Amino acid sequence: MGVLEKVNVRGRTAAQPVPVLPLDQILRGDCIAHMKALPDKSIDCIFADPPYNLQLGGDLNRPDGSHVDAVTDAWDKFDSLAAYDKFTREWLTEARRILKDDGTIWVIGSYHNIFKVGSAIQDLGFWILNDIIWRKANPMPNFKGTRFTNAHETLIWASTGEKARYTFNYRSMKTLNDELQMRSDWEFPICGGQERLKKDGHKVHPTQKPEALLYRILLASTKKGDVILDPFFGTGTTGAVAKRLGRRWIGIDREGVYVEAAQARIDAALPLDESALTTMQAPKAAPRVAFGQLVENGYLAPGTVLTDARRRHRAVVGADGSLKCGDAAGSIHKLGATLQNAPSCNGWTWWHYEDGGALKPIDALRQTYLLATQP
Amino acid sequence: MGVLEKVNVRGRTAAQPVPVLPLDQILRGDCIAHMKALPDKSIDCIFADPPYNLQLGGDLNRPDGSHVDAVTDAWDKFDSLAAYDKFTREWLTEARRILKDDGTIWVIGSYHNIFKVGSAIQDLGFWILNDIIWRKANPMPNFKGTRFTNAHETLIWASTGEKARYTFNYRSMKTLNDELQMRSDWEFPICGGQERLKKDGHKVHPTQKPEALLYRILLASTKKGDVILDPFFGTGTTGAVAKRLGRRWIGIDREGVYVEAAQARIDAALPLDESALTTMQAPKAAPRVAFGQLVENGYLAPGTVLTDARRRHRAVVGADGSLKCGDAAGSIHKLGATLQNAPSCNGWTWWHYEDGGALKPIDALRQTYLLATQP
DNA sequence: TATCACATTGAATCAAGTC
DNA sequence: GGACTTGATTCAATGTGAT
Repeated sequence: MGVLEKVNVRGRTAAQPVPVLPLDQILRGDCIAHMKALPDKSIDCIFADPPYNLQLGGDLNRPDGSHVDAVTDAWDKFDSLAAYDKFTREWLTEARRILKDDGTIWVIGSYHNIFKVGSAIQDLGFWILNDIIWRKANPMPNFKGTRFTNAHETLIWASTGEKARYTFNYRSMKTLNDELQMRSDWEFPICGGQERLKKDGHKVHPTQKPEALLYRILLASTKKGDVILDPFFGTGTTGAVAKRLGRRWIGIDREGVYVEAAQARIDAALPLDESALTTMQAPKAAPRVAFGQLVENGYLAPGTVLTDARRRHRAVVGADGSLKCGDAAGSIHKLGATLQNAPSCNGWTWWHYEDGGALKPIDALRQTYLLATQP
Repeated sequence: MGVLEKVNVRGRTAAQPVPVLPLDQILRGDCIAHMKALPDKSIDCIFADPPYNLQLGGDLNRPDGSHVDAVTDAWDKFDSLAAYDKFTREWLTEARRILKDDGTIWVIGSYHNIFKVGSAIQDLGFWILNDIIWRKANPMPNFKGTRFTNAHETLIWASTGEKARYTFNYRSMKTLNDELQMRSDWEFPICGGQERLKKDGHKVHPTQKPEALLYRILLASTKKGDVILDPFFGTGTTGAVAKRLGRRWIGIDREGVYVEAAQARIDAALPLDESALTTMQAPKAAPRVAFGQLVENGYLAPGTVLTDARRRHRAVVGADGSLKCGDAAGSIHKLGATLQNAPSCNGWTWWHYEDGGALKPIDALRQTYLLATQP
């Protein structure tokens, strides 16, 4: 802990001092002030769980008379909606400045604040990628029966701009969801049991987030070694999960009691081993193979006939890796698109070859070639 | 149809002409202009499905090359985010004026517009009661694999002010939900089948809402005989459901083709008997558990070794819920099938973990997880 | 008639690299 | 910067037609 590391920051000359990031540390104090001290474009991902501006009236009691330990802390009081709006725009402005061009930001909130947050995010030029719903498996009921049970919270995920690149580990998310695309609604239990930090029998923080939520967020939108900033660190869920997943982190919080609890928690967290950190990679991470290479290397002889899966189209492999079908000719992709009259076509999966009476996609040959040639 | 009726409007003296409401009628034209002609505090409930300001880029094709029929209508085009914001505040201002003091408003949207809508609702003095998530049972996938599947829309439900009274039929909602409090996340399929209005084989409106959604909304927040206004009437789902539930309605839309379709639809709708009120429940979501959820929630740590029942194969759990065994990797089902050289495999029963010297199928962990999280 | 195979479709801010 | 090339990518429900 406490090791300072240098990072390369685009746009600074060698003559200027290179700013250092306080990696894997908790900074105690005002989040805006601490963010102002961080260099431009130095952070890969921000996760923020800002005060919700709950504006609860009096005390809340359950039907049996017991008291509900609601969010009444001083840090959640704002004089007005306008003051909350101003605070939101200030910290989001700093967040945008310190994010790398290809970084993303996550903010979680409820209906009390999320519309102000989302509106500010759009006004500041962020580009919303998704809004995500955390469906609580076990929400607190609405004791008075006056509204619908408030059973979810909303997250906004945004890049730094419309054209900005960003990290999305599509394959990992699909694997995590049993080979179905991960949807925008996620179900997790609220944080409780052993995971919930307690002191003298009372919860340390009123809104501690479940580690499972941060786990999915970081696995989806960051890479190993990325730097994640949490400006409202609380009990340090972000830091604990980042450490487990081999990511770097920076936390900011004003409250000493949270900082202490978070530090102890993170010190006790164990990183996963390397083998477990390996996740499913997108095929594009594998080296590119040109169709012609298969021909050159004898995996497919010139003159071989390829067809689509239903044998409605036939084409002949040329010596240069081109395909010919009547008057039409071109690459595996181009000819496939032409024959289907489609704007585009992935020739690897569309074209098939005969193998012992069965049709197999030529992509199978590419896999064989890759296995044979990669170390 | 077309009958004008008098209503009592608070705050007007007997000497002034009592304004009349165009009950059970569709008004064709600009919604703001038509709302301006309605009297103050005369409407019990507003349901609004405004343009979402989608800002779509070019064409989108499915992996099979077919084309996605997107929302390209002129009514969804705005020059800028600021222009959309201005439009939103204008119609919401009129909405607040014509709502009775104890009335409520519902607005539906997606992440493209809902934050602007919610922010304006709060600024105009409405008081948000709930935000509701419509979880789509069958959303359109994200074809390019670039983001999470956009599988929900958001509704905001608000009263006219912090201290305002409002109608919430708690008992009806609890009954509708098998004697459990109705939560803030609702699951319905998107509108299709017989319900979807078509003309010459094409959908009449690109974004027709399911009747089940309006049914729950009106049953929850209005009383029999209440007047419901829909300023973006479209194909008239609000009117059709209001008629069935014995409510009065007013619709506004600019497009003649929608007005005609809506009128015919509502003419054909039959009011329900009282006894039929509970027939439209959405089927309960079957609890599906992905293997990755067990990893995320700490039921199985990444790095754990799994084997088949006879310990002939060993695999390591990855952080994303994948399994790795030598060079082969994939989901529990895929890897199981690969190792057995079988077309498919139920990974839940094939893979086992060590528990006190005994091998147990990972399906046992799934059962434990379900017991812990399902009510 | 029932079943199966196949086609169609839905509010979507839906690519990345080279020349 | 624009044109061009390469190539990666889908889930659930409904409807239709063949067996």
